Amino acid sequence: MNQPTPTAAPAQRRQRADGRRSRDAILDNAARLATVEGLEGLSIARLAERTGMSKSGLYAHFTSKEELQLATIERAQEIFETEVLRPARMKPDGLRRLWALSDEFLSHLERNVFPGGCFFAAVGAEFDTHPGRVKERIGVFIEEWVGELVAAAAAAQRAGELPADPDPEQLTYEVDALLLMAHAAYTMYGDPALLERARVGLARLLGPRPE
Amino acid sequence: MNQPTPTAAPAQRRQRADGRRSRDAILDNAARLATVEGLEGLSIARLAERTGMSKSGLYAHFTSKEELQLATIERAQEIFETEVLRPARMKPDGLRRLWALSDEFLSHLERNVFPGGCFFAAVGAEFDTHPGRVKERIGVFIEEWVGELVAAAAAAQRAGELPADPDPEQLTYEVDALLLMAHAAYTMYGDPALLERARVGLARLLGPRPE
DNA sequence: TTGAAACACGAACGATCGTGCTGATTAGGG
DNA sequence: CCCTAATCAGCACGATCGTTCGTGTTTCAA
Repeated sequence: MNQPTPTAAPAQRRQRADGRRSRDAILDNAARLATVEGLEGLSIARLAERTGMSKSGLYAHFTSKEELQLATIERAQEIFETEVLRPARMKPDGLRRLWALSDEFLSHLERNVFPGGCFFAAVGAEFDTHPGRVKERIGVFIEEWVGELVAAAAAAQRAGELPADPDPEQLTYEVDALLLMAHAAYTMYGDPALLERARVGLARLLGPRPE
Repeated sequence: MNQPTPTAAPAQRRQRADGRRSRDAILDNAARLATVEGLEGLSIARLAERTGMSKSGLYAHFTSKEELQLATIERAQEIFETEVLRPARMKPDGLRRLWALSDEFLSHLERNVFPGGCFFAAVGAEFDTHPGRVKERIGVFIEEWVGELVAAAAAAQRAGELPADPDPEQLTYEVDALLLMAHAAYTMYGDPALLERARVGLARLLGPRPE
């Protein structure tokens, strides 16, 4: 982050290159494994075995399991950003952006970016009844995601690409419902036709894809 | 498995009244607790403590934890039948039935019949990545639920209460998406306005409530 | 090149998990 | 009323959980 002054503020432990690589490998595995085993069901021993480390060696990178869970969420957020948000943001704001966000989301399900579908849907369902820092972080990310959808919907309405009738929050709720359903159905049954149903529903909500 | 009977089929162990009462109490607690802790996270010791029994005393009612989980699902199904399906089935088939199923479902969320929202959405999200008998049973129940929605939608179309355009499966997918979203959002944030959004979406799909 | 610090390991801890066994208590059919 | 068996508690097991500690090994800055 910052190594400000040689003299003042020794601050956080200076990191070694191999240490960062290990930590990255741990969190990559953790983010993917958490969509299968859950963030709580993910055990240190199993994660260590999968990463090819000892249990204590892995654990030394974190001060507690909760810190590991929070770091895993952060890593999952980066993956989601790369696989879904960044590509969608290349489309111009408005209806095109809204369609792109939806399509990229469905695509990342179809490409099995996470083996257990949408990371935040999976761990959100796990922690919705477990108040604490983990649930809070998940809730914040979901609000950001919804905020991005709402912004695109509002822009689309301002541009006259969508009727003003269902307000952006309501429209986004319905779009997000289809995306959540796609995650749940596809993860449970594995049939890509269940993703196509979401696309059909989106077309009924937003009209046909622009371009 | 069973003793070959001098007379005829003594069959399964004859049950005592207090035994049945205990088993019922266990499963009542288990069904509700499972929506909070998960079917796997639900531990025998915690369930025993909550029911006021010893761990081994409770465990004697089941041959394994998986059997306990299956019995818990069965009990949850009965609760769902009582709280959602039975009332909705009093409405005549067609659009009224479809609306009633949706409304009763949302009502059972709002009344917190299960503390963790919809039982089958909760445990379905937990077991979608865990193949086995438990996931299978959950999948079967969901198919039955969807089947009931589809049947009502098809009847509504035959009666001319709904346009034929989105076929019953597609329409049901979109209805179910709103109900799933209501569960997820309400369980995560606890705001009843999030249930109302689902009702608004349903009205856009099905038209205003009949009657 | 050397020395301090980051890194990774093995071993062990207390707690909790699911699961058995044994024996006392008690309900309920003959 | 009695006797069988259903019920349930106590105790203990091996496994696994998150977590800590001490000890070598490796990196990298001075």
